[in-house]
Amino acid sequence: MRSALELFTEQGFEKTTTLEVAERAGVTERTFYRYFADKREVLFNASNELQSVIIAAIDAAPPSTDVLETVVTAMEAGAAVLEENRSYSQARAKVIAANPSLQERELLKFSTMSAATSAALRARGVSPLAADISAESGATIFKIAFETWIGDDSAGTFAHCIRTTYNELRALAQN
Amino acid sequence: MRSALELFTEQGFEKTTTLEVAERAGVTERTFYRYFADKREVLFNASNELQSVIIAAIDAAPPSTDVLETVVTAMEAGAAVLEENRSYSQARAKVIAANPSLQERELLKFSTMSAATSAALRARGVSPLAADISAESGATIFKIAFETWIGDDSAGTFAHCIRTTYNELRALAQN
DNA sequence: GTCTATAGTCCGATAGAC
DNA sequence: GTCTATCGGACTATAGAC
Repeated sequence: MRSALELFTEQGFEKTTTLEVAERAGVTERTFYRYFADKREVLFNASNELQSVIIAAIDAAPPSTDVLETVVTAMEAGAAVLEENRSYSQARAKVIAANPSLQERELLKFSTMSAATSAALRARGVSPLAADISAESGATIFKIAFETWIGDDSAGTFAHCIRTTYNELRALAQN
Repeated sequence: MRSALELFTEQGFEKTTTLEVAERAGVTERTFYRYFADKREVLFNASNELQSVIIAAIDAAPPSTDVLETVVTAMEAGAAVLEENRSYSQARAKVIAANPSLQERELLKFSTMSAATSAALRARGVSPLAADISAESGATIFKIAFETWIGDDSAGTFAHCIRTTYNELRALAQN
């Protein structure tokens, strides 16, 4: 994973072959594919942990009628996973921003996370429609807050960006 | 495009080669790639038209302080593009649902649509953050409403599904 | 239209850990 | 002795270069 991020940063994603990544890591190309389903997946290992943390936070949340608040609190718990490695997140985000196929994969990860969030909400008795909307809105907040946190040095902590984004969504829906 | 949808439906996306698609359409494989950047893109030709309609609707909307309402009205205009071809949309959705790489592409199209929507809102004086959140929420509403419209025979028109989803989002944010 | 690089799969072989 | 990790090589389809 480190070899891949380095090479993608140096040469770009498309100009780097899986063979190069494997060789820098001291294994064969075949071994690379043992660990990662495809070339892109090597950049998305943290996504699974992120999702686990968010789902665990929803499962552990006290009962509440405010579904959106429950989801946003879980997103803040997820944010804590990334909070300590801002420079790594920045480097990774830069590589992804430069390549559409990596953006596709990132969007799929968010979509998977959203589906899992919706399922966790339904397990708490939330209606399917409300669960889907809340989960998607949570993913949206996470995504936009992430971009703000990464792109703006004076934006404060990731958790703070999430609150700001959430408040803005509330305000927009109050009209 | 018709050849592709037929073959993907009959045999599945991965088990169909671009050569087969090209031959059924009476052209060479090389010609297929003249029209479509990659194998998946043949299923997303309508996306560009959809986006044009939505952006035009935002540009043409009367000035309003209710940004979300402006966006949702534009989504309804977009829905009209698909409204008349429900069975085609259903067949296409079924193929996409069966293949993760097609889901990735669909998510990228929604993301592109969202970025264009945000830009159109900013051109109307909406703040960058409010524009991003409203645009993403609009895409979310469109996506969820589409799934309801396609999956539930008794859900009514696509436009109606959009209103229902929108009202639910409003209600969730009122807490 | 031709040619080619690379991603990704399949089959099987080998070696070390417990 | 089984399980797991690595490796080797052949193969196909996508997609880009020219």
